[in-house]
Amino acid sequence: MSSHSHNTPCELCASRKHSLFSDLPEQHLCTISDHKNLISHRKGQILYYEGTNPLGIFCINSGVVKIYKTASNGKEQIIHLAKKGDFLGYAALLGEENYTNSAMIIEDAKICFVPKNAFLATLTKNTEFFKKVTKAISHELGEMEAKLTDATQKSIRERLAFVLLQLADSYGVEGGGSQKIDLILSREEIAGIVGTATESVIRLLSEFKKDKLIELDGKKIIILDKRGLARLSDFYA
Amino acid sequence: MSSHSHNTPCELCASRKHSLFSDLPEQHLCTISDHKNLISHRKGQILYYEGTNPLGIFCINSGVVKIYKTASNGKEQIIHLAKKGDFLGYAALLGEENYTNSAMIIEDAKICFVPKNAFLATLTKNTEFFKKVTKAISHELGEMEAKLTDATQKSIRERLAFVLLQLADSYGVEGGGSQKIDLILSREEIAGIVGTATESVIRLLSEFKKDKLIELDGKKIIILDKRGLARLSDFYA
DNA sequence: TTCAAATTATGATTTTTATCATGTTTTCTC
DNA sequence: GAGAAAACATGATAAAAATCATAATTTGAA
Repeated sequence: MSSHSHNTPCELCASRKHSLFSDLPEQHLCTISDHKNLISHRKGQILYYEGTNPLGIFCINSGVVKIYKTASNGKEQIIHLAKKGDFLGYAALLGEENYTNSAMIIEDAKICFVPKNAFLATLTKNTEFFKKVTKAISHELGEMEAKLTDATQKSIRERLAFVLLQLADSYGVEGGGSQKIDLILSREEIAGIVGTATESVIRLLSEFKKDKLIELDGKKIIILDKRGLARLSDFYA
Repeated sequence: MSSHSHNTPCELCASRKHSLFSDLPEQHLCTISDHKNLISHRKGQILYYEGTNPLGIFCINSGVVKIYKTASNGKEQIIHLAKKGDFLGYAALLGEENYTNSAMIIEDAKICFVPKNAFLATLTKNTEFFKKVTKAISHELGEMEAKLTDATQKSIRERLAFVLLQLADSYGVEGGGSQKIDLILSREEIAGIVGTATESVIRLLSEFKKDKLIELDGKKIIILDKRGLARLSDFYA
């Protein structure tokens, strides 16, 4: 925790451009930068646990983090996958409550930790920034409403097709007319995103493969027929 | 829209005590009060539709409002039931996007409308108030995560039992050792809260009744065995 | 490199839930 | 207060999805 280990100042951070810090004035950015701490995390490590007290926020510099809740049956519901430029934990901080979810690294990551006080002080001093953060939370709320509605009103097949399209949007890399989802997820994790049993995901992926909608390249999924998946994902086919 | 029709000033409003306006200093409360407009609504009326542009926020003085999303299959997913003291529409305003849900009156209501500018101006001038609003949104986000997890990982029976307990908490009136849910909801609306088919709700309510967990008084539900419902609502019975 | 453990895969079965059908009751409107 | 419409109820059936079982494959650690 040496004060020399802060590494790259926020001013020079490449992932900042896509983050909530993108247009924070230099003076405030310095406050953040002076207090932050960059930490490297390996796949499988826990960033924080549901029910614990948030001490600051996390800003992802690289890597991927799954945000999930553990249900009473022991299964994980993945709320969200966070990547470069995303902030974590600010809702718990601003809600003044313990974490409502847990966060685990699923692709090796470098993540800055900004202590509570530095973050809150910046919010208070800069209303524009505060508005931006609140805007982000509000947007997330709308997305959760949509997820809930999908969860109760759509079939597993529809939801899986939709999840694949979303993953392609966020993690897709182009190649030969198709798009590869450049992220390693276990079938169990995909099930956690969709909200279903692992076997159901395995079965449906096999079906999608047979129907030439997708193809598998090791653990990675290649989207062959985006339009087909889109049709499958919606009731109005 | 006469400027004399604002009715009770916020300073004297009884439902304010339980709302986000509860400890707003008088000067700011006056700004709100001067611009608000109290409107009476009858059951069935729409307050706003998903996809439209928010022009202000709503503050419920009395009555009950259902906040819902219409799924692509035409069914309603009820996100939340709002009552006295609750605010509506601030997430869309702060998210700077159109409404992500619709709002319909389900019990005759008196609702104040506060125009966008008056509300935003107050937020900007009063950081404490801004923090309070943000805290509320953050809390809602955590609740939505829990709802999503329940929706994907619990059975309809468990969810219905849980919904009944929640309704009893919010709308319950004591009487003879039991608690009556003092709110008229159609079976279809209960299905919309739980996220299931209407027939499933009807069947399960019959079952609960047979098992002496509940009793019906016209359209209203009486909770006979809270502990029994709690046991049913959880996997760890 | 080998072996154990974890993950993926697939089939069989059961459970859950939705849908369809039909009848009854309640509510609303004229 | 009669008639129509909506809501409620229940049975039968079908569809969807979970669970259980077992095997193949992959992965990781010694």
